[in-house]
Amino acid sequence: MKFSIEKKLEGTLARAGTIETQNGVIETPAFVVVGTKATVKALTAEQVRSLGAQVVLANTYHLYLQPGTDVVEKAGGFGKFMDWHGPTMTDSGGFQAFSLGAAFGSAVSKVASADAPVEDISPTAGQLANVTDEGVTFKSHIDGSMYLFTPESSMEAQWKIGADMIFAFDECTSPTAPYEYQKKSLDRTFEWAKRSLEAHEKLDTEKRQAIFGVIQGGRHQELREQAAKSMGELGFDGYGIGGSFTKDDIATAVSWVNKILPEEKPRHLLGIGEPRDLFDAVEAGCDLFDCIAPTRMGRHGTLHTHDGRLNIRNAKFVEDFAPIEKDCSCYTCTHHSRAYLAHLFRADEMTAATLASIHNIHFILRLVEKMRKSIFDGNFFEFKKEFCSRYYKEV
RNA sequence: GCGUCGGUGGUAGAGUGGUCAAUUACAUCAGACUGUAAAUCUGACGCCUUCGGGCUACGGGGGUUCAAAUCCCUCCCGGCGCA
Repeated sequence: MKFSIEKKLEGTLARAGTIETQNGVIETPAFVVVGTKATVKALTAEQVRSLGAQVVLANTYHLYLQPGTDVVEKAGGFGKFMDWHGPTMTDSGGFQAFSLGAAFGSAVSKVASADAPVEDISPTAGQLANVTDEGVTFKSHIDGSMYLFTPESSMEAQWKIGADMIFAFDECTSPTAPYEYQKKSLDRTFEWAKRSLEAHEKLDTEKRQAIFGVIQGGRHQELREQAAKSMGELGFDGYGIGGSFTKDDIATAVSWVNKILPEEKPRHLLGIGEPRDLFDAVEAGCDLFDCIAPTRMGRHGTLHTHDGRLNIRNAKFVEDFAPIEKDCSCYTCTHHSRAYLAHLFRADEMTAATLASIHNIHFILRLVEKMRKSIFDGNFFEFKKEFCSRYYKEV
């Protein structure tokens, strides 16, 4: 993997560049489409290609459970398995330490509101993941069987899954976890980072896979900066910036980190995909983003337009024969009406998920492409202001 | 015509004297979703309300009872059986 910065935006941390992988080039900033189980939900690989996606991210935990990493390896890696021939990434399973652990069965998401109370993080009954210094024990959400994920086993699994870029094993903490826990977890994630690097170097003697270390530290400046410094010195090929955040200060937390991380390495903001967050993160120096939001929200009937989100299931769209968005060039908008989408959603037809995912992914991919262009053109802030004032109805 | 079973909120369908404005599901209306436990989840769903409550409701009418969707009478409507 080779990262090149082609243009920086004066007075900010923003930059535009390229990442060359053995499976193709990614023009950054870029939005990474999520294909957790070696499929972008509701879409064929051909549709993902048609959308102009540059890179797909799958998940180690999910592929480990199903169909198993041996199958994926025999298939020639997850890209080949799913017929995606471009650049690929895998997440390490570290996020599942959170989503199946502290977050399981609760209303807490990795992006919390600013007034979310700090909570006790002791394990609750029923949660499927528990973190120790050794690794994370998972109880499969599919059949209840038990697994221990360690930095070493995550690296082995990611090696077999075969993506171009992989992540070190980390713990994604809850935004509501107390400072003491964030600190303790950060130390552990640092130890896991070293173990991940070591394990990966043994497996990948020809340096075929790039490995990204993950910066944690919650919403605490001291921890974020410490993580950026210590991880930055470990010599990863790139860096991931992980949750957890407060809704209002994603950009702040990211800029703490990116001021310190080595400039010449790509930075991937993990799991962020709201338009405003993307603008803020690009401005704060991130190069890659992945997010399930466009696909999940699409499946649930929430669609992006330049005038904000709309819920296509709302009664007002039943006889609205205009496209989701007038000037949108996506397949859905050039072929179908809001009324048709509303009908498909109400009728529980699978095609609803497909058409909605196509539109939302198209929207986000084009948005990030325009951000990239605006960095080259030097009008990033004008573009940001114009977009946000319309999308968020700002004055 | 006789007999019999049944008529409950948008729909299906519980409830068979008080804890019933009425279980539940679906439909409807709205909301949430940020490294996918998610084609998921949450809330609302008779009318009014100063949120304490008030009012009208279980085919229509009448009655019994302190109290009726629930019991009785009668009428209307539907299924089935017999003529």
